[in-house]
Amino acid sequence: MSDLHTADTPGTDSPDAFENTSTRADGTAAAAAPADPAARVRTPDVPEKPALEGLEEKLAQAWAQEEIYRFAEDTQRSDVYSIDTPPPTASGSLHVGHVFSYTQTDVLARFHRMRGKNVFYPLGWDDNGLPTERRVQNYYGVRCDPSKPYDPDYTPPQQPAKNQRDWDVISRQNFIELCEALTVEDEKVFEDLFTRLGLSVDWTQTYRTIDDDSRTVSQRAFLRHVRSGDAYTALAPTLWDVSFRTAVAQAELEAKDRPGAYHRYAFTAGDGEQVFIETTRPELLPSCVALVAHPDDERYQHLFGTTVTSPLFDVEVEVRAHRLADPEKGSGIAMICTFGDMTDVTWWRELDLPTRTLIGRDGRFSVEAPDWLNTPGAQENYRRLAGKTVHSAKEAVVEMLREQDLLDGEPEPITHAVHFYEKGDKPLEVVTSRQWYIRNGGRDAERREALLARGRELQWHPSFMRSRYENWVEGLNGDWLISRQRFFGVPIPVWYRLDAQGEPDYADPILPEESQLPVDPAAQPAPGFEESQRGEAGGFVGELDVLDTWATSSLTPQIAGRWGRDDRFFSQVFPYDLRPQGHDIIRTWLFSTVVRAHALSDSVPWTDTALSGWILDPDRKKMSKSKGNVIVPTEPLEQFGSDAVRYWAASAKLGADTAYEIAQMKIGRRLAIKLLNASKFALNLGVTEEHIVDGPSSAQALTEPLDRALIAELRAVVERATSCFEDYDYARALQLVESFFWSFTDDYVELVKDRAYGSCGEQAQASVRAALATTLDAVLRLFAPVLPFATDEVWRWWRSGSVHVAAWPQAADLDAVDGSAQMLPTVAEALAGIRRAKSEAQVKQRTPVRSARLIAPAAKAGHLEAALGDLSAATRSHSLELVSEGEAGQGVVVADVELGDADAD
RNA sequence: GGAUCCGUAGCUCAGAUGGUUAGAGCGCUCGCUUCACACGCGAGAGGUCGAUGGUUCGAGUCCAUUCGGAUCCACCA
Repeated sequence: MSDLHTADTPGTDSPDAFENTSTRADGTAAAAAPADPAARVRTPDVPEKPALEGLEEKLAQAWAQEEIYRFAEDTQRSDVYSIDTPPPTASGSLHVGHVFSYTQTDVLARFHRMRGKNVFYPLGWDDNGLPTERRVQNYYGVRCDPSKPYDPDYTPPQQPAKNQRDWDVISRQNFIELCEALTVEDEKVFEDLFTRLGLSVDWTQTYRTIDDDSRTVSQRAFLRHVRSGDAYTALAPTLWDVSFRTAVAQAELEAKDRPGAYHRYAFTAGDGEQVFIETTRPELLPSCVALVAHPDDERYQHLFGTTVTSPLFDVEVEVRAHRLADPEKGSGIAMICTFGDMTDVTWWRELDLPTRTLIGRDGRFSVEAPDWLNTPGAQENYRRLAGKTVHSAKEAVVEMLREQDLLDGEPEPITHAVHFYEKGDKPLEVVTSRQWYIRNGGRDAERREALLARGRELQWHPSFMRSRYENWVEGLNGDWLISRQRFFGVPIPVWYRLDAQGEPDYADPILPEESQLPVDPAAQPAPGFEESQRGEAGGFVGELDVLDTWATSSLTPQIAGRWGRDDRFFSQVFPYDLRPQGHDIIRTWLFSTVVRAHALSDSVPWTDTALSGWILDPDRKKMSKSKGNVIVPTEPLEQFGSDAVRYWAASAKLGADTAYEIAQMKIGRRLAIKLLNASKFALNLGVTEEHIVDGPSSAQALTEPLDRALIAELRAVVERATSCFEDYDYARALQLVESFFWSFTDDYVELVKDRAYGSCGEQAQASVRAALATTLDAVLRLFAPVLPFATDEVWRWWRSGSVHVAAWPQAADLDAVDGSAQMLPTVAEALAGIRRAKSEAQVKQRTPVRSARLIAPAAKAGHLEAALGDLSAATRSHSLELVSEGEAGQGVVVADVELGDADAD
């Protein structure tokens, strides 16, 4: 292309790209177009020996300096693409799973950025919660006591004391300060990894779930829920972990199969009838409040409404009917205890039964014998349980039953599901306690329906993941329990008045003003009170519980979006465009975020959600720390390079659990290297950006049919890859571009080499240059989201700015090129045929062909004829005879190949 | 028990609205130091698409049943 068009400025300077870069926060457009286009053309600067090594460091630095990932705050919602990124737990360990899923998000972020969106891509840290709590305790040798006063001058010990009893006991505020200090170091390690991986995160937008802003957002949201009635406190039976001594939410349950045994023993009816029940928890016998059977169960009709007496403890209990009783289980009649499990709670509530709780928060039976045991024998039997753990009490009860010959047969061993806290190792108990809840539809059909509707409002990628959300919402059996009896976390911002007797008034908590946040009720007096009134009758007490970590991380859209702090900013990013996350936390993170946005903003928090799969080890098992099969991500990054690892991650579809596979990284590495080498080749042929075809007049340079055919194929690839990306199918987009690229290097480049060197004159050479420039330009952009390092490296050899702020290619730019996308594949068929002949003859590929016949159906023969010159040159054929023969759809047959002397030329 | 996904060459995976001889990469075999690339290049041999039955002129691609694998939810009587 000899002339240069002032109207059709090529490539990166298309209006989209220019707008894109000109809106950067700092106002310095990375790729601004000077007024005189001729002055802009630069000679490519191609290294002698291109390599991937060192690109990560070099380019990551350049990107940071050029601030190309900076969110432009002066913007409007329609220009923004906002991502609610998962904040990693920095005190946790690095995992290839991080690399995998964060790359998938980054690929999407980069695509949207190139499409001209102002991408809001923050990355925060989840340093709130139990993992950090434990790490800080052990690292410094400190323990938190929320009732201790804050000491502004506190410094932690140099070395943690050997004996835990000698650890410093510090206030919650002091503890939080230590957490903040330590997590900063952990976060640096993650940030380094993510930077090296090439995540296009805007690091100026970061947040931490324990920082003041996050605590403020979390408390503000909580207060608004309280005021609107979406949050409330209640004294109720709750799932309780006896080791951590905290209540836990349904979302944190894990059912594990454990061995147990059915113990069969009888209650006695008035007429002396023995009513046998079977239970895996005989120790709960003294807590029994009723027996229950199904209303239709004929065996027990005569007992409904009567009372029976328990063995050992002589308690008279009613026999009741309830639909949840399963005639198939055990003897079909069950003892209801307060509380053995959540079904007991349902029965207790719906049948309005008394409460006879014996198991305390420490998981032990009450030391005092309860007053409902009113025979001397019952009292004496209870003494053998008093103060015992659940496990020992069970043994004691069974022993007593045996002693008194009350056990019917031997216990029958079974395996059954038992509820555990996901981080705990003892079965959960049900304990009555005062807790805070957020309404989540668990006990309200209308809200449940509304939240299901929110789920349908969201676009799920892949779509089938929605059913997990629906399964979860439909299975909720109570509101979301958000209070935790832990120390480290966001304090629940309430105080309670103490009446004249010193009893707290839970019905009417004292709430702070939002302007006072964040507050710590354990350290600060309630508004309107003096600190000296804490704990005094007529004074106040501060809530000591903290919010569950999900109650804060469910607000990441609000935290990152400066909700309540900068309303204009918030309205520019919320509702977000995308929530990427793992499918294993749909019931926790995804659902809870929907619950909060629904209550706070009457909105979905995002329009789309992308669920990443898990990483499996090469044996197809889930990689997890407990299995000890975790791979540290820095290894593959160093060994294969970031682009290679990203290629592996981007080859997996959303939602697909994927094996950790080195082979795939090697392929990615090969592709990146090939990109460098092919680019070097093209640019050393005199290709510059002025050769890029992007409209009717520049298209005139494409005089050769094969060159136009390549561009026609490229046009189709751009079109298809774009629509794949729009559908979040980056993996398929990558595959399309990749296979086009390989046919480009393996076939097209080989076919046109001679012509490119000028063997057919200037016009034919200019035509190749136009095709090469246009293809290289587009391919670099198409690969840029997945291979940010190699593509930007090449981009900087011959273009200005960064490929990452260039515009995504548009098929429309190539509309003016009249070519057939079928031509190159046909010519490649003939090329392969001739190569095969040489291969079979076991000669060098550059061996000349004296003569050969190409037999093809008419349409293909036409394509071959148009490219016969290139085909002859590439195969060193002196005489190729073209025969038009056969039915449409048939392949190209290469026949009668006469090879020449290998060393003839 | 409810729900979802998956089952295609030795391996890892593609195969949109059903349509001509089922694709890729790796691995394997053979050949080639071809002036972008030996971290390379060329060629080749490997599947009838878990099974059965249906719908259809035609099914890997839709329906039913079934077997196998995985996951989510429920499940402590």
